[in-house]
Amino acid sequence: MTITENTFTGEFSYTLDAKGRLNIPSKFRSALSPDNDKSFVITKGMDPCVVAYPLVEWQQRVESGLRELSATSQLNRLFVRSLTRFATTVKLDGQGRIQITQFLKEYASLDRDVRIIGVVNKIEIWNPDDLQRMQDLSQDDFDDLSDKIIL
Amino acid sequence: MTITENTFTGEFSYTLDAKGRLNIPSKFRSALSPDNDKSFVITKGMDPCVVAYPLVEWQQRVESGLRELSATSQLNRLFVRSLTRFATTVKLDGQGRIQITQFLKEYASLDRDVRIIGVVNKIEIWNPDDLQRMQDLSQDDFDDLSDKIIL
DNA sequence: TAACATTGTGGGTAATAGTGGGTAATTATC
DNA sequence: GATAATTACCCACTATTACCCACAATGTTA
Repeated sequence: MTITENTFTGEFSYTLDAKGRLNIPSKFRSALSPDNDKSFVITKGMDPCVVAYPLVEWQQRVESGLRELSATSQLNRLFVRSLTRFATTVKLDGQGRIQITQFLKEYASLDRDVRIIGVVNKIEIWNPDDLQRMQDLSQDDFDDLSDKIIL
Repeated sequence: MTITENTFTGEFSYTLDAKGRLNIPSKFRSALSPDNDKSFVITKGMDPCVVAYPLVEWQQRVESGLRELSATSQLNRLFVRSLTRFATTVKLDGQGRIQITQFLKEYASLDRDVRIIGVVNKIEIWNPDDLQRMQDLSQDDFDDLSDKIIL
Protein backbone atom coordinates (compact mmCIF):
# COMPACT_ATOMS: atom_id res chain seq x y z
CA MET A 1 0.00 0.00 0.00
CA THR A 2 1.69 3.17 -1.16
CA ILE A 3 1.06 6.37 0.70
CA THR A 4 1.37 8.41 -2.48
CA GLU A 5 -1.92 8.69 -4.27
CA ASN A 6 -2.25 8.88 -8.01
CA THR A 7 1.41 8.22 -8.59
CA PHE A 8 2.48 5.32 -10.73
CA THR A 9 5.85 3.65 -11.23
CA GLY A 10 7.13 0.37 -12.54
CA GLU A 11 6.65 -1.79 -15.58
CA PHE A 12 4.25 -4.71 -15.95
CA SER A 13 3.39 -7.30 -18.58
CA TYR A 14 -0.27 -8.01 -19.20
CA THR A 15 -2.51 -9.47 -21.84
CA LEU A 16 -5.33 -7.83 -23.73
CA ASP A 17 -8.02 -10.49 -23.93
CA ALA A 18 -10.30 -11.38 -26.82
CA LYS A 19 -12.92 -8.94 -25.58
CA GLY A 20 -10.52 -6.03 -25.56
CA ARG A 21 -10.20 -5.92 -21.81
CA LEU A 22 -6.95 -5.01 -20.12
CA ASN A 23 -6.05 -5.56 -16.51
CA ILE A 24 -4.63 -2.60 -14.63
CA PRO A 25 -1.84 -3.61 -12.24
CA SER A 26 -3.04 -4.00 -8.70
CA LYS A 27 -0.45 -1.51 -7.50
CA PHE A 28 -1.89 1.13 -9.81
CA ARG A 29 -5.45 0.42 -8.78
CA SER A 30 -4.68 0.83 -5.13
CA ALA A 31 -2.83 4.07 -5.84
CA LEU A 32 -5.94 5.54 -7.50
CA SER A 33 -7.58 7.93 -5.03
CA PRO A 34 -11.29 7.29 -4.32
CA ASP A 35 -12.48 10.52 -5.91
CA ASN A 36 -11.55 9.09 -9.29
CA ASP A 37 -14.53 6.77 -9.05
CA LYS A 38 -12.29 3.93 -10.31
CA SER A 39 -11.98 5.70 -13.63
CA PHE A 40 -9.28 6.69 -16.08
CA VAL A 41 -9.31 8.80 -19.20
CA ILE A 42 -7.52 6.97 -21.96
CA THR A 43 -6.27 8.73 -25.04
CA LYS A 44 -3.69 8.75 -27.80
CA GLY A 45 -0.20 9.34 -26.50
CA MET A 46 2.34 11.61 -28.15
CA ASP A 47 4.42 8.50 -28.59
CA PRO A 48 2.88 5.44 -30.23
CA CYS A 49 1.15 4.27 -27.08
CA VAL A 50 -2.06 4.68 -25.13
CA VAL A 51 -1.97 7.07 -22.18
CA ALA A 52 -4.30 6.72 -19.21
CA TYR A 53 -4.86 9.56 -16.72
CA PRO A 54 -6.69 9.22 -13.44
CA LEU A 55 -10.02 10.94 -14.07
CA VAL A 56 -9.39 13.89 -11.74
CA GLU A 57 -5.87 14.36 -13.05
CA TRP A 58 -7.30 14.68 -16.54
CA GLN A 59 -9.95 17.12 -15.43
CA GLN A 60 -7.69 19.28 -13.32
CA ARG A 61 -4.51 19.26 -15.29
CA VAL A 62 -5.32 18.48 -18.90
CA GLU A 63 -8.78 19.90 -19.46
CA SER A 64 -8.16 23.08 -17.57
CA GLY A 65 -4.83 23.52 -19.29
CA LEU A 66 -6.40 23.13 -22.66
CA ARG A 67 -9.10 25.64 -21.78
CA GLU A 68 -6.47 28.29 -21.42
CA LEU A 69 -4.93 27.83 -24.80
CA SER A 70 -6.24 30.52 -27.08
CA ALA A 71 -8.42 29.16 -29.82
CA THR A 72 -7.32 31.87 -32.21
CA SER A 73 -4.12 29.98 -32.96
CA GLN A 74 -4.61 27.19 -35.40
CA LEU A 75 -1.78 25.23 -33.83
CA ASN A 76 -3.55 25.36 -30.51
CA ARG A 77 -6.80 24.24 -32.02
CA LEU A 78 -5.07 21.27 -33.65
CA PHE A 79 -3.35 20.38 -30.43
CA VAL A 80 -6.49 20.49 -28.33
CA ARG A 81 -8.38 18.46 -30.88
CA SER A 82 -5.67 15.81 -31.09
CA LEU A 83 -5.82 15.24 -27.37
CA THR A 84 -9.55 15.32 -26.79
CA ARG A 85 -10.79 13.66 -29.94
CA PHE A 86 -9.73 10.20 -28.89
CA ALA A 87 -10.18 10.61 -25.16
CA THR A 88 -12.60 8.22 -23.48
CA THR A 89 -13.49 7.81 -19.84
CA VAL A 90 -13.28 4.16 -18.82
CA LYS A 91 -14.22 2.56 -15.53
CA LEU A 92 -12.62 -0.47 -13.96
CA ASP A 93 -14.81 -3.58 -14.02
CA GLY A 94 -15.21 -5.92 -11.06
CA GLN A 95 -11.89 -7.57 -11.83
CA GLY A 96 -10.01 -4.29 -12.22
CA ARG A 97 -9.89 -4.21 -16.01
CA ILE A 98 -10.58 -1.45 -18.48
CA GLN A 99 -11.85 -1.59 -22.03
CA ILE A 100 -9.52 -0.29 -24.74
CA THR A 101 -11.30 1.26 -27.70
CA GLN A 102 -10.78 -0.12 -31.17
CA PHE A 103 -9.16 3.08 -32.38
CA LEU A 104 -6.60 3.20 -29.59
CA LYS A 105 -5.79 -0.47 -30.01
CA GLU A 106 -4.94 0.16 -33.61
CA TYR A 107 -3.10 3.39 -32.96
CA ALA A 108 -0.75 1.77 -30.45
CA SER A 109 -0.75 -1.53 -32.39
CA LEU A 110 -1.79 -3.41 -29.31
CA ASP A 111 -2.23 -7.07 -29.93
CA ARG A 112 -2.27 -9.57 -27.11
CA ASP A 113 0.81 -8.91 -25.05
CA VAL A 114 1.15 -5.38 -23.75
CA ARG A 115 3.53 -3.59 -21.43
CA ILE A 116 2.09 -1.14 -18.91
CA ILE A 117 4.39 1.44 -17.39
CA GLY A 118 3.80 4.01 -14.69
CA VAL A 119 5.03 7.49 -15.61
CA VAL A 120 4.46 9.37 -12.35
CA ASN A 121 1.06 11.03 -12.85
CA LYS A 122 -0.16 8.80 -15.66
CA ILE A 123 0.09 5.36 -17.20
CA GLU A 124 1.35 4.32 -20.61
CA ILE A 125 0.25 1.20 -22.46
CA TRP A 126 2.67 -0.10 -25.08
CA ASN A 127 3.19 -2.81 -27.59
CA PRO A 128 6.34 -4.48 -26.18
CA ASP A 129 8.16 -4.26 -29.50
CA ASP A 130 7.50 -0.54 -29.90
CA LEU A 131 8.62 0.12 -26.37
CA GLN A 132 11.87 -1.67 -26.95
CA ARG A 133 12.42 0.22 -30.17
CA MET A 134 12.18 3.56 -28.36
CA GLN A 135 15.68 4.91 -28.37
CA ASP A 136 17.37 5.67 -25.12
CA LEU A 137 18.44 9.12 -24.08
CA SER A 138 21.98 10.07 -24.93
CA GLN A 139 24.22 10.55 -21.93
CA ASP A 140 24.39 14.28 -22.65
CA ASP A 141 20.65 14.70 -22.69
CA PHE A 142 20.37 12.69 -19.56
CA ASP A 143 22.97 14.83 -17.81
CA ASP A 144 21.23 18.03 -18.85
CA LEU A 145 17.91 16.88 -17.51
CA SER A 146 19.21 15.39 -14.32
CA ASP A 147 20.44 18.78 -13.18
CA LYS A 148 16.97 19.19 -11.79
CA ILE A 149 17.16 15.98 -9.87
CA ILE A 150 19.87 14.81 -7.54
CA LEU A 151 20.16 11.09 -7.39
CA MET B 1 20.63 6.94 20.30
CA THR B 2 21.73 9.72 18.05
CA ILE B 3 21.50 7.89 14.77
CA THR B 4 20.97 10.08 11.76
CA GLU B 5 17.70 9.25 10.10
CA ASN B 6 17.64 7.93 6.56
CA THR B 7 21.40 7.71 6.39
CA PHE B 8 23.00 4.38 5.65
CA THR B 9 26.58 3.18 5.96
CA GLY B 10 28.35 -0.14 6.07
CA GLU B 11 28.39 -3.35 4.09
CA PHE B 12 26.44 -6.52 4.84
CA SER B 13 26.08 -10.01 3.41
CA TYR B 14 22.60 -11.45 3.03
CA THR B 15 20.78 -14.13 1.11
CA LEU B 16 17.94 -13.77 -1.35
CA ASP B 17 15.61 -16.66 -0.60
CA ALA B 18 13.70 -18.91 -2.98
CA LYS B 19 10.70 -16.59 -2.87
CA GLY B 20 12.74 -13.56 -3.93
CA ARG B 21 12.75 -12.00 -0.49
CA LEU B 22 15.72 -10.06 0.80
CA ASN B 23 16.34 -9.05 4.37
CA ILE B 24 17.25 -5.43 4.98
CA PRO B 25 19.93 -5.03 7.67
CA SER B 26 18.46 -4.23 11.01
CA LYS B 27 20.61 -1.11 11.24
CA PHE B 28 19.10 0.23 8.05
CA ARG B 29 15.57 -0.56 9.13
CA SER B 30 15.95 1.34 12.35
CA ALA B 31 17.46 4.28 10.48
CA LEU B 32 14.37 4.53 8.28
CA SER B 33 12.25 7.40 9.57
CA PRO B 34 8.61 6.54 10.35
CA ASP B 35 7.14 8.72 7.62
CA ASN B 36 8.51 6.25 5.09
CA ASP B 37 5.81 3.80 6.09
CA LYS B 38 8.49 1.07 6.15
CA SER B 39 8.88 1.45 2.40
CA PHE B 40 11.65 1.82 -0.13
CA VAL B 41 11.65 2.52 -3.83
CA ILE B 42 13.91 0.04 -5.58
CA THR B 43 15.20 0.66 -9.06
CA LYS B 44 17.93 0.03 -11.59
CA GLY B 45 21.19 1.64 -10.58
CA MET B 46 23.59 3.39 -12.93
CA ASP B 47 26.02 0.62 -12.07
CA PRO B 48 24.93 -3.01 -12.39
CA CYS B 49 23.18 -3.08 -9.05
CA VAL B 50 19.81 -2.40 -7.48
CA VAL B 51 19.38 0.93 -5.70
CA ALA B 52 16.87 1.42 -2.89
CA TYR B 53 15.74 4.86 -1.73
CA PRO B 54 13.65 5.54 1.34
CA LEU B 55 10.19 6.31 0.00
CA VAL B 56 10.14 9.97 0.98
CA GLU B 57 13.63 10.48 -0.37
CA TRP B 58 12.42 9.26 -3.74
CA GLN B 59 9.27 11.35 -3.59
CA GLN B 60 11.05 14.53 -2.70
CA ARG B 61 14.13 14.22 -4.84
CA VAL B 62 12.87 12.38 -7.89
CA GLU B 63 9.13 12.24 -8.21
CA SER B 64 8.38 15.86 -7.49
CA GLY B 65 11.01 16.94 -9.99
CA LEU B 66 9.61 14.67 -12.68
CA ARG B 67 6.11 15.98 -12.13
CA GLU B 68 7.14 19.39 -13.28
CA LEU B 69 8.57 18.36 -16.60
CA SER B 70 6.16 19.07 -19.42
CA ALA B 71 5.19 15.95 -21.32
CA THR B 72 4.99 17.83 -24.61
CA SER B 73 8.76 17.58 -24.92
CA GLN B 74 9.88 14.24 -26.25
CA LEU B 75 13.15 14.49 -24.39
CA ASN B 76 11.28 14.93 -21.15
CA ARG B 77 9.12 11.96 -21.85
CA LEU B 78 12.13 9.75 -22.47
CA PHE B 79 13.74 11.01 -19.32
CA VAL B 80 10.75 10.43 -17.10
CA ARG B 81 10.22 7.00 -18.55
CA SER B 82 13.83 6.02 -18.03
CA LEU B 83 13.59 6.80 -14.34
CA THR B 84 10.15 5.47 -13.46
CA ARG B 85 10.02 2.38 -15.61
CA PHE B 86 12.14 0.27 -13.33
CA ALA B 87 11.13 1.84 -10.05
CA THR B 88 8.88 -0.10 -7.68
CA THR B 89 7.69 0.78 -4.20
CA VAL B 90 8.25 -2.11 -1.82
CA LYS B 91 7.24 -2.45 1.79
CA LEU B 92 9.04 -4.38 4.48
CA ASP B 93 7.23 -7.53 5.56
CA GLY B 94 6.79 -8.58 9.16
CA GLN B 95 10.35 -9.93 9.22
CA GLY B 96 11.87 -6.81 7.66
CA ARG B 97 12.34 -8.19 4.16
CA ILE B 98 11.53 -6.71 0.78
CA GLN B 99 10.60 -8.38 -2.45
CA ILE B 100 13.00 -7.91 -5.36
CA THR B 101 11.29 -7.90 -8.75
CA GLN B 102 12.24 -10.41 -11.39
CA PHE B 103 13.56 -7.73 -13.70
CA LEU B 104 15.87 -6.18 -11.11
CA LYS B 105 17.14 -9.57 -10.04
CA GLU B 106 18.19 -10.23 -13.59
CA TYR B 107 19.56 -6.76 -14.20
CA ALA B 108 21.88 -6.94 -11.19
CA SER B 109 22.43 -10.69 -11.69
CA LEU B 110 21.39 -11.37 -8.13
CA ASP B 111 21.42 -15.01 -7.26
CA ARG B 112 21.45 -16.20 -3.68
CA ASP B 113 24.26 -14.37 -1.97
CA VAL B 114 24.08 -10.59 -2.14
CA ARG B 115 26.00 -7.72 -0.67
CA ILE B 116 24.07 -4.74 0.68
CA ILE B 117 25.90 -1.47 1.12
CA GLY B 118 24.81 1.84 2.56
CA VAL B 119 25.62 4.85 0.38
CA VAL B 120 24.57 7.78 2.57
CA ASN B 121 21.03 8.53 1.39
CA LYS B 122 20.41 5.26 -0.39
CA ILE B 123 21.21 1.56 -0.37
CA GLU B 124 22.85 -0.51 -3.06
CA ILE B 125 22.32 -4.22 -3.58
CA TRP B 126 25.07 -6.07 -5.41
CA ASN B 127 26.10 -9.43 -6.65
CA PRO B 128 29.31 -9.96 -4.61
CA ASP B 129 31.35 -10.78 -7.71
CA ASP B 130 30.28 -7.64 -9.57
CA LEU B 131 31.02 -5.52 -6.56
CA GLN B 132 34.52 -6.90 -6.28
CA ARG B 133 35.13 -6.31 -9.97
CA MET B 134 34.34 -2.62 -9.53
CA GLN B 135 37.77 -1.06 -9.32
CA ASP B 136 38.58 1.45 -6.68
CA LEU B 137 39.22 5.11 -7.36
CA SER B 138 42.70 6.10 -8.49
CA GLN B 139 44.55 9.04 -6.97
CA ASP B 140 43.76 11.04 -10.09
CA ASP B 141 40.09 10.43 -9.58
CA PHE B 142 40.37 11.62 -6.01
CA ASP B 143 42.10 14.77 -7.18
CA ASP B 144 39.34 15.51 -9.64
CA LEU B 145 36.77 15.19 -6.93
CA SER B 146 38.63 17.12 -4.29
CA ASP B 147 37.30 20.48 -5.39
CA LYS B 148 33.76 19.31 -4.81
CA ILE B 149 34.04 18.05 -1.31
CA ILE B 150 36.26 18.67 1.69
CA LEU B 151 37.04 15.67 3.81
C1' DT C 1 26.01 -17.85 33.40
C1' DA C 2 21.32 -18.51 32.87
C1' DA C 3 17.29 -16.42 30.95
C1' DC C 4 15.69 -13.67 27.53
C1' DA C 5 15.40 -10.72 23.28
C1' DT C 6 16.78 -9.89 18.57
C1' DT C 7 18.12 -11.15 14.01
C1' DG C 8 18.44 -13.72 9.76
C1' DT C 9 16.25 -17.44 7.36
C1' DG C 10 12.77 -20.90 5.91
C1' DG C 11 8.20 -22.71 5.05
C1' DG C 12 2.89 -23.37 5.22
C1' DT C 13 -1.43 -21.38 4.20
C1' DA C 14 -4.94 -18.07 3.32
C1' DA C 15 -5.80 -14.16 0.48
C1' DT C 16 -5.23 -11.75 -3.71
C1' DA C 17 -4.16 -11.00 -8.57
C1' DG C 18 -4.45 -12.11 -13.44
C1' DT C 19 -7.04 -14.41 -16.85
C1' DG C 20 -10.92 -16.61 -19.28
C1' DG C 21 -15.67 -17.50 -20.30
C1' DG C 22 -21.04 -17.46 -19.87
C1' DT C 23 -25.03 -14.78 -19.88
C1' DA C 24 -27.95 -10.80 -19.28
C1' DA C 25 -28.40 -6.00 -20.42
C1' DT C 26 -27.60 -2.39 -23.51
C1' DT C 27 -26.79 -0.32 -27.79
C1' DA C 28 -26.70 -0.23 -32.69
C1' DT C 29 -28.57 -1.60 -37.35
C1' DC C 30 -31.83 -2.38 -40.53
C1' DG D 1 -39.73 -2.65 -33.58
C1' DA D 2 -37.09 -6.96 -34.33
C1' DT D 3 -32.64 -8.67 -34.57
C1' DA D 4 -27.61 -8.53 -34.35
C1' DA D 5 -23.61 -6.79 -32.13
C1' DT D 6 -21.48 -5.01 -28.30
C1' DT D 7 -20.83 -4.21 -23.56
C1' DA D 8 -21.42 -5.00 -18.53
C1' DC D 9 -21.73 -8.11 -14.86
C1' DC D 10 -20.97 -12.55 -12.84
C1' DC D 11 -18.57 -16.73 -11.75
C1' DA D 12 -14.46 -19.69 -11.96
C1' DC D 13 -9.69 -21.33 -12.15
C1' DT D 14 -4.69 -20.95 -11.27
C1' DA D 15 -0.40 -18.74 -9.94
C1' DT D 16 1.49 -15.54 -7.11
C1' DT D 17 1.89 -12.90 -3.03
C1' DA D 18 1.15 -11.57 1.78
C1' DC D 19 0.86 -13.00 6.27
C1' DC D 20 1.85 -15.86 9.93
C1' DC D 21 4.52 -19.14 12.63
C1' DA D 22 8.92 -21.43 13.52
C1' DC D 23 13.73 -21.92 14.67
C1' DA D 24 18.66 -21.58 15.02
C1' DA D 25 22.31 -18.33 15.94
C1' DT D 26 23.79 -14.41 18.05
C1' DG D 27 23.54 -10.66 21.34
C1' DT D 28 21.87 -8.64 25.75
C1' DT D 29 20.46 -8.37 30.47
C1' DA D 30 19.97 -9.61 35.18
